[in-house]
Amino acid sequence: MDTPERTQIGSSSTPISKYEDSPVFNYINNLSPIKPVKSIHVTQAFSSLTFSSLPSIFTSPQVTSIKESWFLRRHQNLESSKLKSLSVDVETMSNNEGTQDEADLQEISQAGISIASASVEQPGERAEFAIELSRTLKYDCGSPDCCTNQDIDLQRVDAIDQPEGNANHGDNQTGKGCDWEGLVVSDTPDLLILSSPNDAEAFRGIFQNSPGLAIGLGVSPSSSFFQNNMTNVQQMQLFFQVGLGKEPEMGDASQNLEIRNTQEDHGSDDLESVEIYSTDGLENESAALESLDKMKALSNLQRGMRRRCLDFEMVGGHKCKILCDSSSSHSENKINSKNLQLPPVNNNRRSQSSRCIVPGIGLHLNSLALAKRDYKVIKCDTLSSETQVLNASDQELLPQTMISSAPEKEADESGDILVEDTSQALVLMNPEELNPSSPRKKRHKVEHGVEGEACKRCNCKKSKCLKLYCECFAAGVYCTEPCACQDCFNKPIHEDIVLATRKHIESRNPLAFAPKVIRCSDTVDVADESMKTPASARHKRGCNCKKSSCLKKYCECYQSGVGCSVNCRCEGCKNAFGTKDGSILVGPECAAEEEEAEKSEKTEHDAITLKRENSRMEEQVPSANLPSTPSGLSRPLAHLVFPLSKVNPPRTSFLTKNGSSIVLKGSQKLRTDEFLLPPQPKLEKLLQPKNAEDEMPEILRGSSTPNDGIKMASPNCKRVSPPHGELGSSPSLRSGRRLILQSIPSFPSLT
DNA sequence: GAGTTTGAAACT
DNA sequence: CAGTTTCAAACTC
Repeated sequence: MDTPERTQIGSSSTPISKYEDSPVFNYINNLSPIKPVKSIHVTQAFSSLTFSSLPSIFTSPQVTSIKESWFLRRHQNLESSKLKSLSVDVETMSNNEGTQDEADLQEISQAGISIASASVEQPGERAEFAIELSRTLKYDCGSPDCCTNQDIDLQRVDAIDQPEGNANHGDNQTGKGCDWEGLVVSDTPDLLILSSPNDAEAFRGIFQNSPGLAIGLGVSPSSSFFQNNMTNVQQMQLFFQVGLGKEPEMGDASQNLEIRNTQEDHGSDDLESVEIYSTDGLENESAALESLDKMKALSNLQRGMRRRCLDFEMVGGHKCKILCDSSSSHSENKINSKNLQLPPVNNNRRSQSSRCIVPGIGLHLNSLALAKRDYKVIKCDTLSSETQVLNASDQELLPQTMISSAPEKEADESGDILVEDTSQALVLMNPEELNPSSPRKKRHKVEHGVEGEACKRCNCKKSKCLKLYCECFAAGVYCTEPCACQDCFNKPIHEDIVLATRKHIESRNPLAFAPKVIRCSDTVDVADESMKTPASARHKRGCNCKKSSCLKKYCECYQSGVGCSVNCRCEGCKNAFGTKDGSILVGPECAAEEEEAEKSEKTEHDAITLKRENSRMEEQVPSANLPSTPSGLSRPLAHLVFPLSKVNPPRTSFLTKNGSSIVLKGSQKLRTDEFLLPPQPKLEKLLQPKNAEDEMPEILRGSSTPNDGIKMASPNCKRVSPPHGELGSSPSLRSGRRLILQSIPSFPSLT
């Protein structure tokens, strides 16, 4: 009764009655999918501009609703022992994720009621919940992250829900132990469902709720620390490692701390959740920790861990989310705080009108970069053990991932399977990356960044990262750790300066921060010279190359994966993507393209077949535009991902998420994979079997331009078919391709 | 990793 | 608008 936990609760819960009438309850009762979006303001630190991005990502009704429903159901389960029905519901949900928006909404609407009832039913719980809510509100409940927090809170509530609510440790242990087991079992699906951008949350919740896990994992006893600092990604990594039987590395702890601090500054949701727990764990350290530890026996822990791993895997299936979606969520957790993205100046308007449409580029980019990093790490860990799997399943990997991302059957399965998925997903990455030391990798990294442009890293020394010389600045993102810039002002701390500078630059050139590459819309005259080049996209201003023959990345056109156009003043243009004089591809490429076309037709059949599978995804990505770039599959994906983003270059688009989409999840792997692949100059690598694949990234980038999305109807659409020589290419790539192909057909053409 | 090359960005 | 300078990425060794 006097357990620390209880005490804590009591102290904090003092105002319970108060909460009943408090706005919080009103809030709860009024919970609606929209609200989370509303709350977006959470990102106080982020400039309004940046803000726009968040909403799109986090506020997706699906995620929120799902989470809400999850909570409710779970809650009920505990109370009414309806686990089965719940699990069923969950499964259904997972299966219908794509199409469930409506259902979710309904659920959400109900969620408020459920929550309220729950609180009423269990005073103790209510108090806790109220506290949690208050906290959440405090930080900004409305934000998507808030939702995440709620999820966590819910978990906690569940824990508290135990018969005594606050009872003795012993009782709690027993009760919770059982509960946890049940929860774990039943939760798996939930977690899967939750795999929303904040998937990691689920894990976090685990960690938080079960410090024992951390301990068991060999994490320092200060589980609280671990929990607090553990970023989603890291957590994920941890799980992966665990699944692999490896010990988690906490080397990033310092970094995490840093992040945490930053987050505090920005009031990131993640931080919030962390804070909440930290409060419990740190402040009440001994009591809370002990109670928690007791609550979870090792057996339970292991089980839970395994479950989590599985869940994680499921998430991993969604892992894409982590990478892409996460751009908004978990990775952001890490990155966001640290790297506030510069808000594209133009974003403000869009942000609200269409969250999905124009997410904050910068933010996404940074997050993406982080995600990528993390991703790599994971990959390294898993690869060793999982590489084999890749080959075997590579082809099917994507489909599985996509399709199954939701299904929990797998979740039930052993963590092994999940691990495999994870590894597979990871495997998709470029092999070179495995080798951190290889110079090539280094370069790739940068290039990826390209893909990352999200991963942009600058090395500015004199520009203070306040000029377009700085890639980060030009991309509308804040410089991040990886940057080697000196005297950098492109940081959240100097937001004012950055914004002012941006405005100044824009005053001179309103399009300075606009995407450099724009897709030639169908609306445009095909006859237009710019259209002559193979790639439908064009560099806005064109290049001015004189010595590189537009065959090196010095050339912005080439770098963007687009052909030179009339706008170019280049000399001796030999741009592999198309010369300004109209000649399209250089020899090898032409052949490749033709092959691609052939295969595309061939693959279309497959695509149709797979279409069903993808249908779900499609539904979820209604707004996604199918890109129709000649370049290949990759483009389409890119389009889908960021069709709307217009402010930033392709990279940004990658980051952009239309919202949630499970579809994205499925494709995410692919995308990720491609992203990871270093862009390579076609000419240089045409002969290589992977050539096409390698191109993909570049193409994507180029095509990814905001405008691209619009172009669905272009003749090139047919080309969407899978890349030609792909078959010979690495399996992982292949898989990626397939995925693309599948997805392509499914998406409705915009035009 | 240092130095060179290159072309965009910025300046005049 | 053209010419020049500055700058940082891309590239080479």
